[in-house]
Amino acid sequence: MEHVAIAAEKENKKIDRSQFEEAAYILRALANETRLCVIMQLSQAAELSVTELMEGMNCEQSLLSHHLNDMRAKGILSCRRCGKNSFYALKDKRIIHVLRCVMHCSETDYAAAIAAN
Amino acid sequence: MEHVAIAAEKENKKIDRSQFEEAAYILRALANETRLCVIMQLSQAAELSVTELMEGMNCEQSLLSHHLNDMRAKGILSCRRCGKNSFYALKDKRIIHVLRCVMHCSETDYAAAIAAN
DNA sequence: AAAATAGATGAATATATGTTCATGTATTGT
DNA sequence: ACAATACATGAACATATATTCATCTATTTT
Repeated sequence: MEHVAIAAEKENKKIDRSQFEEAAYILRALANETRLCVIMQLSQAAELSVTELMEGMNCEQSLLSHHLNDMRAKGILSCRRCGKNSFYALKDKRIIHVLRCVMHCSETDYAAAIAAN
Repeated sequence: MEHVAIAAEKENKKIDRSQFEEAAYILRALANETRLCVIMQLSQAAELSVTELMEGMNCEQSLLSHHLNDMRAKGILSCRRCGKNSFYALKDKRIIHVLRCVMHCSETDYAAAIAAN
């Protein structure tokens, strides 16, 4: 029975992958040019309407709307309707830290790998 | 001609989305449970063989190998062959900051949004 | 030389994501 | 009441990602 105990012990040493589930989820929610651009804008403005966001970047209304709705569903953004406008805001400001951090990383040279696909 | 100038000016105010290309690229390269688990392990070990990585988590050899190769191709990891073993290491330690940052974010309550899909 | 070990690789497949287009809905201005 | 504005939504599609399986290669052990 010894080998069973050893196997069980080894199993216990394994990192619990589930602790990364949520992290991966958040990263997936960010990992897109358009969405990063939205987050960047919202990091400087408390809240912005769809039109304001659209004017700040280069994105079709429909596509932006889809992304905004996705991010809201994923708990990244909040949305408040007011008359004809919808105002979106960051739900958790700490997201900004992640963005800053990765922007800092991206100052160097993944460009080659990107180019190579 | 005035309106043309105004349009051009508006165009200039738009955020250059391309600055987020590389950031999105890195985020995509991280946004996966298995890969985060690899990065976590490599953040504590300088370098690890595929077998060591495998023992530290719960992942089939082939799948892990695919992920490792992808991350290498994307410039996240380096790889050194030595006899029967391949040793992988983080190419840029700053990735660890991103991981820490997002793990910190994920301490709170995206769980509901995840559950809701 | 044969078997075992460590890892890589390619095809096949399932699923997720991103994007566009056409159209819908609520609100506001005339 | 009608037109315009601001935004949402669903279908259709293309592309990207994740995963499995079977197989291959290089190295080491016996």
